[in-house]
Amino acid sequence: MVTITDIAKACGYSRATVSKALNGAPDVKKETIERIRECARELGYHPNAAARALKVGRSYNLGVIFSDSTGVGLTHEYFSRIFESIKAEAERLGYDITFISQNLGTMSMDYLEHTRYRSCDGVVIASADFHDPAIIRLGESKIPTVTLDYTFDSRTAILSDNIRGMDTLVRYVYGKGHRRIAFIHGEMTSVTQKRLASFKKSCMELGIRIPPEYIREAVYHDPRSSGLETRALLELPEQPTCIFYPDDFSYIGGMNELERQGIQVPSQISTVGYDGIHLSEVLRPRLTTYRQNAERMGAEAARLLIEEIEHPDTWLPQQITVEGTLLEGGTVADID
Amino acid sequence: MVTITDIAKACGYSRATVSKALNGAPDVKKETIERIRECARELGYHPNAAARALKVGRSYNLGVIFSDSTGVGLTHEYFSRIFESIKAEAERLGYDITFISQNLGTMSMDYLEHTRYRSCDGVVIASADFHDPAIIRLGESKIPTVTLDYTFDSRTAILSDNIRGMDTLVRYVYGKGHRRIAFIHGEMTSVTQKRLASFKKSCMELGIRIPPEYIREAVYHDPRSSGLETRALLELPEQPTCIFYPDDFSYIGGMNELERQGIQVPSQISTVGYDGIHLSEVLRPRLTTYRQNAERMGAEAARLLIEEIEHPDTWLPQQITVEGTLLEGGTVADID
DNA sequence: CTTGTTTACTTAATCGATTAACCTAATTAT
DNA sequence: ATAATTAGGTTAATCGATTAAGTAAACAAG
Repeated sequence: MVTITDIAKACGYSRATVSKALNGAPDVKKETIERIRECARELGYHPNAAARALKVGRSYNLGVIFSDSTGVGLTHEYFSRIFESIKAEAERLGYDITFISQNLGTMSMDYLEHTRYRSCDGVVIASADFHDPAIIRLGESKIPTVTLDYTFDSRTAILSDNIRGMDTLVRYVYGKGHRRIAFIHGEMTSVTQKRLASFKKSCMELGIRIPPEYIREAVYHDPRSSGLETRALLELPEQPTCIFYPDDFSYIGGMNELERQGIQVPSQISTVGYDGIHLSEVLRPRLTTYRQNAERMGAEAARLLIEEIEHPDTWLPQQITVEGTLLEGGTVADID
Repeated sequence: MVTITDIAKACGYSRATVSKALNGAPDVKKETIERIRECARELGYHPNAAARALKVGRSYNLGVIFSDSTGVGLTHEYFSRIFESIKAEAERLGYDITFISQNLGTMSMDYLEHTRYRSCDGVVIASADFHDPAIIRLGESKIPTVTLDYTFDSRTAILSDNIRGMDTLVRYVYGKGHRRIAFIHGEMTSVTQKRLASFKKSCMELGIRIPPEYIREAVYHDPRSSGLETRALLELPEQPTCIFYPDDFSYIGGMNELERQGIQVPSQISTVGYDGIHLSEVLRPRLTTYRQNAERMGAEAARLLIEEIEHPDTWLPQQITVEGTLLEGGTVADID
């Protein structure tokens, strides 16, 4: 490895001067800076992140936490899209990404300890159990953190606009003439609560009454579970004309159940999903859904985290809500 | 942060002894080791990875490269599954994961430089352009590397068994009575070549002739492209009875095209995919496909890489072929 | 009783980069 | 002309952990 000492020898300056030149210190002559940098380039010098981290405490390394009990992790398209954009933005700004977990090999360390172990400058908590004491401890620590879809007091958070997303969908199907709208939601997380509340509120504002049996709980991302709930809805004396699914993948389960019963989408029943995964656009008919702007969420998370890291003095916690867009597919029919 | 010096002060030994005790050196009394470790535990000590990396050159950090020109990266389920399993196995063995890219912020560095910059102990090249000089340079460097689905000379590689996978599928549909089998493949990579050659060889062994117009090139993971090729196949004077798709996602495009033309799967035409993504199992009918064992591939990659890192003297390059399994869905009909 | 060998530590150098403190020569101010 | 300042460096300490080399005490062997 080419070190700063090699450069010092090669161009006849002291290591201190070389270091300062490379960092553009004001007390090194401009020509000297040029000469030293040229020399560094020729030798193929690159700083050693470990040495720098040790000395200055800055590693230019961000931790990310994607931990979910089910272990699916990044195989969810929503999360992999978020991750890709965190990574892209971080790299653009000169930061690497390390995954933070609990328990590395035989040593047991919690998230905060792991973060310190790797001298991460900050952490994006993209998916986690926010009641886990280890997550709370991290959120309350001095280490800069940004959370996604959850807000810690006085910390930066990036939120997907579930309220408006659901409202948009409700008004869209209302506009198409639907009044009997069923809502299959996922497990009761804070995100689910927002979506459900927004659904109910929008319906109320539009003056439509949703009977309680139209509101059903399924499991996110589980087509079997949404298939069962779909069947239950179809068995009701008064069937809904439109079914909301917890997410696009869950729609597949509903779609299968409808197909099995010989029910056509959208001519006989309308459906909408949530997320806007790639699949939703290649199905025929295309699924009408709300596309969360995962790319923007990830990029904002990285950007704000790095801002907090680099300007701790002028930094203020922010809660940013990122809007998505309605993807108008062909699964919602006009009814009169 | 609790350092080794804090422990030394707290329990009255020198820093050297503390370090040796924590690493279980033979020249420290057993009771001393116990006392020091107890003290470390009480103070909540965790080593500083940067300091250790600087001194011993080992970072307990693995680099991974998932770079594809299209930028989809981990949103491919195959790759995200591989990544998840690399990560899980690495963590089990005490290693963290860092993504290696080119161009961090304003500094431009190639893969090898980036790897050195982060003092990664080794690198898994999971997806990359293997003709890229920067990738070749890394593969030829002294740094331990493991590649997936590509073999560098005298290096460890984990290969998905494309030959057997394709052979299994061909024999399966042959067993169902199919003789007119069309093959839509993806862009011509080394993986595609293996699959195509295996397809042709198995057909030949079974004594079936595949007319050249049955073999068509599409774009991996692009339902539009596979839809077009499906249409072209349907326009042939003699239609195939079964269509092979480059991957499960591409099948969606074919499925849509078939549906639009009012052709039922599998009663009128049979189909098979490749990959075994989650989606293939929740579609009705379930897609018959070959599931690549991405979990095992990722875990083996991590395991062998760490073996090379930890036992460089006894290490030998290995090429491991990981078999997948036939997922028998309902898209291939018996014909007589 | 002297010398050699173990045992169980400690001292000090080191990894690569940064930076406070210091130095010298040149320039400016008085 | 002398003092004060500035420009442009250098020296040396430091971050935390490791480890070769050194040391003192305990013990064994001749």
